[in-house]
Amino acid sequence: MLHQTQVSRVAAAWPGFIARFPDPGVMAAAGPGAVIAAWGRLGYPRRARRLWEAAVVITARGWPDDLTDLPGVGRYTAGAVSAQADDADVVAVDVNIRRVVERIAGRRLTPREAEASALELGGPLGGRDRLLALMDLGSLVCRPRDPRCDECPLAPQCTAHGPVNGERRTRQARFEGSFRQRRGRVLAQLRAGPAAAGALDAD
DNA sequence: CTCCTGAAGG
DNA sequence: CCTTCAGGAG
Repeated sequence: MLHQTQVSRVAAAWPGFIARFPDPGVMAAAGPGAVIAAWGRLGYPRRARRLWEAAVVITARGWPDDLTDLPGVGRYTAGAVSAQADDADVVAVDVNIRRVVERIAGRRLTPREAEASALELGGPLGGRDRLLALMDLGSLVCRPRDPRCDECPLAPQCTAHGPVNGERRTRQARFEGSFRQRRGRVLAQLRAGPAAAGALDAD
């Protein structure tokens, strides 16, 4: 749920969702439609589909040693789970941490470079504490716009003190008249219950 | 590299 | 109007 979705929105949706699907077995048995419906308006409904697929795999074969074997789970998610659940000494580089390490370096970094830098910059912290400290630093201090460099503990070693050349510029395509808008209507209809396809055109 | 979602805040 | 959001897959 946290993939490209703000924490506050996930936090609001989480209780109801986890109550509906308390474990992988329940989710696997519920079927993809039920999971997508319960996903609500969190966006990227593909994630709901993959979550159900992962539940099916876990129910059938148990948890894999490598979490990235599960659909929808990449290096980031596997690392975040390991660091927080098991306090493993790894860093999962999210958009916030990426921004921090690139500004300190003064240039864009490869994913591996960013990871190595984050591990080092975590200082005396490790595991869960280091991951969360770096995330919060990026989110609250090393912000995309108007960074608070005067409050940053890493300012002395920072190169850019602001956006680096080539820093992320996500421009969102127009929503009105888009396929995305149309799909949103379809999903809203399906969440509401079975409906004739023709009813969708009425909107 | 591109695509994928919806909502909140600037 | 614009940007941003604890990414993953093709």
